Amino acid sequence: MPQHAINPNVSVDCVIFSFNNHELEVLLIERSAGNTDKVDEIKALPGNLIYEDETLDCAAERVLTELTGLENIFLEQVYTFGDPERISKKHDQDWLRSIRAHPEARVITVAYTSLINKERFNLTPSSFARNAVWMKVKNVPQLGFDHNDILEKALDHLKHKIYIEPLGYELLPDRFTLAQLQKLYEAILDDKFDKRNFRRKILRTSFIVPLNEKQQGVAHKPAGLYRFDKSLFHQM
Amino acid sequence: MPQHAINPNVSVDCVIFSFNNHELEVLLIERSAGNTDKVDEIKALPGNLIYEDETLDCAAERVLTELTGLENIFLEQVYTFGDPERISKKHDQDWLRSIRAHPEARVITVAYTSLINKERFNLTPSSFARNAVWMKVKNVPQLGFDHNDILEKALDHLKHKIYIEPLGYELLPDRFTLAQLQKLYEAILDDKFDKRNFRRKILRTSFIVPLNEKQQGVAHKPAGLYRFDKSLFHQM
DNA sequence: AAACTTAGTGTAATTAATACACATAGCCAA
DNA sequence: TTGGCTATGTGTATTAATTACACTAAGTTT
Repeated sequence: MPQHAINPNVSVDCVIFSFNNHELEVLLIERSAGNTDKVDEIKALPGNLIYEDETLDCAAERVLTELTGLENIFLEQVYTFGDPERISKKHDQDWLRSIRAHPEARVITVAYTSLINKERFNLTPSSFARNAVWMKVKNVPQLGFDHNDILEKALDHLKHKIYIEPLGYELLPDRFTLAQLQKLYEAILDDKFDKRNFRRKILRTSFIVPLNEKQQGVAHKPAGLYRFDKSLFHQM
Repeated sequence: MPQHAINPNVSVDCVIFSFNNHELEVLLIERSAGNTDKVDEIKALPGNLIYEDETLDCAAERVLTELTGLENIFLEQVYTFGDPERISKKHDQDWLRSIRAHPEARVITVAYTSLINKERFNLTPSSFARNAVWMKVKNVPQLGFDHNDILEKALDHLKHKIYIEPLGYELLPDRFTLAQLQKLYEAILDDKFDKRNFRRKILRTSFIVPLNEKQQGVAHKPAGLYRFDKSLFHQM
């Protein structure tokens, strides 16, 4: 078996979320329909076939890096999609013919997800990604393959997860206000909370610790800044 | 492509739980090491390669039926295992050579799980399952492949799920006592609860409804019987 | 009739969840 | 410099959920 032989039947797709202080965003790549003149851009999640000699986790990390330039992202498996028809729509096949040795092969895909603060990373798309873009989750158009379903599942995963772990310290700046944190929870859970009750609940945890600093240069009473204390969290 | 062509790279494995009134049990099949004389029985989860033209969900249901005779079991996807070395241990390879066209092919496997009341189903093992047996989860020996990891993950899945859904109405008789229900929760969560607090919490839900019947022929005060009311549950 | 076994029950104390309104700090514009 | 703007920050009362804890009752067995 040659090194880095490709497994034609298994791919990984990555659903990377970020937060712009108001809404959740997701990272998409732009592909162009392979065999047409018109630049028929269809967006998709970053994903590709795995190599025979790598784990699924490694494949996800590699593929994400190859397509978007994001490195050292901690990815978590979400779900596996295996409808035999999932890649056989005409415009998906057109595009696959331009990049794959066996575009018609049955491909099941393992979805991975992560949360990142997009300010901390540069996008440098390459391989078959013409471009990599952040899109508001609420504005995501029809994607290639079954990627809308995959996105949906990753969102569900995220909603469940936020009940268990204090997510979103990945998504926020190191120093953040409680209003920012509340907006993030509201964006993920697609809900609204009472400010006083939210603050009480957050501060009860005691791993969100106040810094003795305030926001600067805002046209209103400046908010106090807080940080997430990882060691306090893990010793719970 | 021939009908029912096998996809050599993707399998499904099923983790089927039942409950014997004291402990959780899991359904295993027995295989014999293919190329040796001694009947070297290794147990494994029921699982096999998928067909090219079926969904993963259908593959799981089909494979379960083929190996154990269980039909119409509602299976739920848990996790996908894809270590390149997961089937390459010697005794696993020995066995695969006896049943597979390409025993050395890289196989990733999608794990499914379900809960059933074993009293309601007959096991009729066939295909390469010499036998199908229920084993107490706590007594499960070293299994073939990475099946101990898969079982572990399915157990985690179950523990999370019981917080969300009132599981285990699958696992109990139609009419059950609150003590049976409590034992089931204790078995799944590997914990002990206070009887009064447990009863209060269960009865608060109001879809566990009392029948006006009591246990018969037990050598102590007979317990009242209850049933799970699906329609009351779903209208919540 | 006494012994055995599991069923069934109540209360008090603590903690969490919910609903709700107003004074305050800093900036900006008139 | 004053008044207006905007988002911050705070407390209380009510209700619901959680926890801890011990004895009597019903039926069977000996």
